[in-house]
This record gives sequence, structure tokens and C-alpha cells, in this order.
Amino acid sequence: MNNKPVLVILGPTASGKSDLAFRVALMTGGEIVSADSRQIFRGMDIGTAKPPSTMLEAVRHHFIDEKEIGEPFSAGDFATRAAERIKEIQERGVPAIVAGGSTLYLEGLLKGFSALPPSDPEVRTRLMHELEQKGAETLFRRLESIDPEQARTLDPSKSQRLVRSLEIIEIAGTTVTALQQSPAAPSHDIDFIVTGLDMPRALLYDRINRRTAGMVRAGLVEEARRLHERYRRELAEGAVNALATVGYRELFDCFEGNMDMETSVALISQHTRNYAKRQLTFFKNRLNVVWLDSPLNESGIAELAEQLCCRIS
RNA sequence: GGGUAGGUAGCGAAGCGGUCAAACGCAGCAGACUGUAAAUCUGUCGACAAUUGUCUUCGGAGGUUCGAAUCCCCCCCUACCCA
Repeated sequence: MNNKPVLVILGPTASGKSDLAFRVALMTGGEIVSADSRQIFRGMDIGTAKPPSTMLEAVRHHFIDEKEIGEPFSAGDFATRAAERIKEIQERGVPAIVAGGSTLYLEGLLKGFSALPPSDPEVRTRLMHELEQKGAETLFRRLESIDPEQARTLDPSKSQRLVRSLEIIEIAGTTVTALQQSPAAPSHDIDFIVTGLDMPRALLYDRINRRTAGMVRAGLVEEARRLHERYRRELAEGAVNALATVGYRELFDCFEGNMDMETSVALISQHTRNYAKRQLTFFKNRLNVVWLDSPLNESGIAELAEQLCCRIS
């Protein structure tokens, strides 16, 4: 019934997505669907720049604090669940606003995935072991013999995509190349307006640097220490992807005596900048985004929010 | 004042007579990416022409040599040690 378009606000980290989405939600009485692979985990707050509780209380946010660290949740899960959730929201006659920067989550939701099988933890673990013992070369040659086309798209060094490609062969009994013949298509009929927040690179990097400093002031180190203690064993096994997150892994390194605190914090800024660059590359080259200048102050946010409201109501 | 170790491209760091515009790492820039994606991986990286090309570099100034980042001399800085 309510088939109004859904506003998507994406962009690199620290570009101001959350604030803008919050504003639009307030103005429209909408709810926010977070497309963020890390904010979904409880206990990862400061380092993921999760919206503060005041915002979470004022506007309903989905996919925030919904999982325990270590619980599986993937881009595929997000793509299907988020579409379901948006439908539910729309059925209540409420606008849904998607906001986030997790590249593959967004692509999955907006463009869908081919009919590839989900990852199987057992197969995955076995392949990772094999990778460690026999080396990437061996696995690469195997992939090359079964699915030369896919092999050509990746390089023989160690790569997640190599493992995933082999995993698919084991689970599905056929190759990625074959499965991707059926083009990716979204499994829903939601209409999206995809907007991206952009700003000069130097400004973005400056915002990132300052945000990192702010996180430290807000208690990031303590937060990381709690996680480090609680997930000591998982960290040793390197099994929990949620913990391989910028803002935490650098501090874990520090706690383990591999670097001093100053270096660690500098690296957080640096890795966040690197990440922002990767996001930008992905969004520009893979998704169809209408880019907007990111508002830099309160009144700018209000003004842009107003404009966006018009487009979805 | 004496001694020792150093000063190399944005930073760190190799090179120690030719094959050096100078290894490698980081940053930067560009890119890939179909279920771990804040992950994983690739290219490029003195300047300029942008395919083999030209020009200016290895603290500064001289010198030796066909040829120097690499050898010699003087000077300037830095670190540590002894006074």
C-alpha cells in the first residue's frame, strides 16, 4: 500500500550520514534502517560511532544492537532481512530511511545477489586451515582447474575471495561463474532514492582525525579493553570478524604490547581514512548514487533534511 | 672541547664506484570486490613529456675518476658517550 520511495543515505565514514538520517526521520516520523556491519553488535559503541542513546530513543533504529559479538550476520542476511524490515515499516505507513556505509550490505539490498549459497562455517574453517597449511598457491591452482574464469579475476596471493570461490564449489557443486550466470536481482520491489554524502577529501580526513580523538576522549580505550578481556580466546583464534574492526584491533595490538598507545591511536585514524577511501571507490564505481555536498553545520543539515523530506513524502 | 654513529625521495629505511630515479615498508593516489565487507586484495608512487624519452636528486661546497648516493677534503646539522 505504501509504496513511497525509500531514502538511502550512504557515504564514507564520518561524512555525516547518521545525523542527517536522524533529522529526516524526526521530520517525517520515520524509522532508520542502519546499513552498518559493526553497529549491529552490542558492546561496540564508541568505536563504531554508534548513535548515542538519546538518538536511539528518539527515533527507532533497526539493525543496531541486534546481535551479540560472534553471532553470525552477513551481507546476505542483511539484504534479505532489511528488505523484510522495510516492508514491515512501510506497512505501518511509516517512512523508512536507510543509512549506512557498509558497502556490500548496501549493494546486496539495492541490487541483490546471485543465487550463491551462504557461507558454511564448517567448510570455511576447513578451507582456511588448508590455506594455512598448503599455501595460497595450491588452492589457487585448484580453483584455476575447476573455474578458470573466476581464477582469472583474482590473484594467487591469499585472498578471501579465493576461499569463498572454493567454498561455493564445495557447497553447491558448481562454480561461482556458473551461478553468476543468473544475474543478481533484488528479491523485492522497493523503490530507493540513493543519495551519497560527499565532501573534499582533505576535509573528510580532517573530520576523521578529529572524530578519532573524540572517541578516545569518550572512552574508546576502556571499551576496547573490556572487549579484549571478554573475548580473549576468540581473539587468539582470530575467528570473530566483528572484532577485526578499525578502532579496536589497533588497541588490541597495543594491549598485547605490540605498539604504544600513541601509535595505536594514530593508526586508528589512518586506517579509518583508508577505509573511507575504499568506501568511496565502491560507491562511485558500483552503485548508482546521486551525490550531495555533505552539510557541515546544524543549519545545513536541517536544510538538506528538508529537501530530502520533500522527495519521499 | 674530545669521541662515536649518522644525515638518502612526504615519513621510516636499504644501497656503499657503473646494471640507481635509487630495494622495501608506511602514507598518498587509483582500482578490484556477488553472503567475514570497518573485511580481503591489486596497481601506481621525483618532475616533466606520459611506449622506448628528457631533466633535477641521495645534508652543503669542492675534489678524485671515463663514471659517485657510494672514495677523499673542508663545512653544517643530529643522536649518544666522555669531558
